[in-house]
Amino acid sequence: MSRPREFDPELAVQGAMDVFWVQGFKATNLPDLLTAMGLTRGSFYKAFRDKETAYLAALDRYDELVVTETVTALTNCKAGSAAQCLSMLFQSSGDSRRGCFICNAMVELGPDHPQVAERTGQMAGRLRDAIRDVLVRSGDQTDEQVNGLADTILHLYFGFQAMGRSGGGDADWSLRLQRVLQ
Amino acid sequence: MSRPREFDPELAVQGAMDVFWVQGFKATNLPDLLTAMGLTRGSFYKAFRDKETAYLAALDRYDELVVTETVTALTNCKAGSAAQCLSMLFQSSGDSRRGCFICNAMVELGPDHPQVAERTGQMAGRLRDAIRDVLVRSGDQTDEQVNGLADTILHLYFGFQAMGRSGGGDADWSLRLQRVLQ
DNA sequence: AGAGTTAGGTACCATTTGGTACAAATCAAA
DNA sequence: TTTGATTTGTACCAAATGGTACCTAACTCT
Repeated sequence: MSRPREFDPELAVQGAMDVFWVQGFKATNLPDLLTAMGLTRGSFYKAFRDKETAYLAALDRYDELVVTETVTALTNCKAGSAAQCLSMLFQSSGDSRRGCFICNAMVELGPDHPQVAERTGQMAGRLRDAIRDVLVRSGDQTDEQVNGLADTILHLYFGFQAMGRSGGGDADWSLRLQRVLQ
Repeated sequence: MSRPREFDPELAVQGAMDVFWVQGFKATNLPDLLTAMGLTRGSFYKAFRDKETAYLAALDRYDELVVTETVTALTNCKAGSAAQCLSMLFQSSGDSRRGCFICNAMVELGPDHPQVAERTGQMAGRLRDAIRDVLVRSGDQTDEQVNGLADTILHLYFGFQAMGRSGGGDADWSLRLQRVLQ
C-alpha cells in the first residue's frame, strides 16, 4: 500500500523523552531533538505535528515508563518499614542531574501551558496514590493522617528532585522519612 | 565628566528579576527583558555584558531582596510554635505561579551553569540556616535532629514551590509541619 | 564655550530558530 | 510493471534571536 516506517515510534518518543528530560523544552532545539529521536526533519514532521506535540508525547511516555515503574516498585516493596520503601524515591541515581521530568516540566512550562500542567498533575497524583498505599499498608498511620502525609512526602520528593538538578548533596533519607512518619 | 545614568540600576535589575523569575532565562527574550528593565538596547549592553550577566544580577538581587526578607521574617517570628513560623514559607502568595526564583533557576539552569548552581546553593543555604534557627529557638528538637529537620523542611519548601508553578492546591501547612516536627 | 567622556537610542547584522516544500525512495496491490 | 500511497531526506524560508556599530545627547571640567 505505502512505504512503511523505518523507525520505531516508541523508541523515537523515548529519545525525545531523554533530551527533553535533561535539557527542557526551550533549550532543546530541533537538531538536538532529531538526533535524539533518530529522525530527519521530514519524518519528524510527518509523525509529529511540531516540537510541542513531541514534548507532550515525551511526557506521556515518561508516565508510561518511569512513573509506572516507580509506582509498581512502591506497590511491590517488601521492605520492613514504610520509610524504607519510600526512601527509594530519594536515591540519587547515577545521573541525578536529570532530576524528575515531572518536576522539570512543572517548573518550566506549568504556568503557561495547561496541557503540560494537566499531565504533570496527573502523574503527580499517581505518585501520591502509590505513596499513600505504602503508608496504608504499613498500618502505622490513621486514615486521616495518611492523605496529608502522602502529599507531604510527594512535596519532599519534588523538592529533592529540584535540588538535585543543581547538584544537591545526598542524605540518609530512610532515617529522615522515619522521623517524618513519626 | 560624562553623561549621567538616567535609570536606577537597582530598579532595572529588579525588573530583570521579575521577568526572569516568572518566565525563566531562555523564555525571556531581549525585548521582554528590556521592557521589564525599562532600558533600551544601548543602555542595557553598556551596563550589563549580556543577557546572562543580567540574569546573574537578577539572582543576586533576589538574594538581597526576597531571601533576606524571608530570613529576617523567620528570625523575627513571634508565633507560638516553630510550625506556625515555618508555615509562612508555604503561604501561596497572590501570584504563586511565579514560584520561587531559586527553585526555578536550579531546575532550568542548575545542571549546566555552575555560576547559577553556586548562587542557588548559597541562597538555599541561607534559607536552611534560618529554618534551623527557628527550630533551635523552639527548643523542641535535639541539636542532632535540628540539622536534618531543617534540610527536610527546605526540601518541602522547594517541592511546594515547584508544584505551585503548575497550580498545585494549597493545604494547611501549619498542621502538616506540626506533624513533621513531631 | 569647548573638549572630553559616558549614556541613550536605533539601525543593522549574522546566526539560529521552528517549520515547509518537494523530489526521491520504498513498499503493496493490480 | 505500473499505479497509488506514504515515508524519507534535504533544500529552503521567514521570523526571531542575541549582540554590535555608531551617531546623538547630556553632563563636567578647564
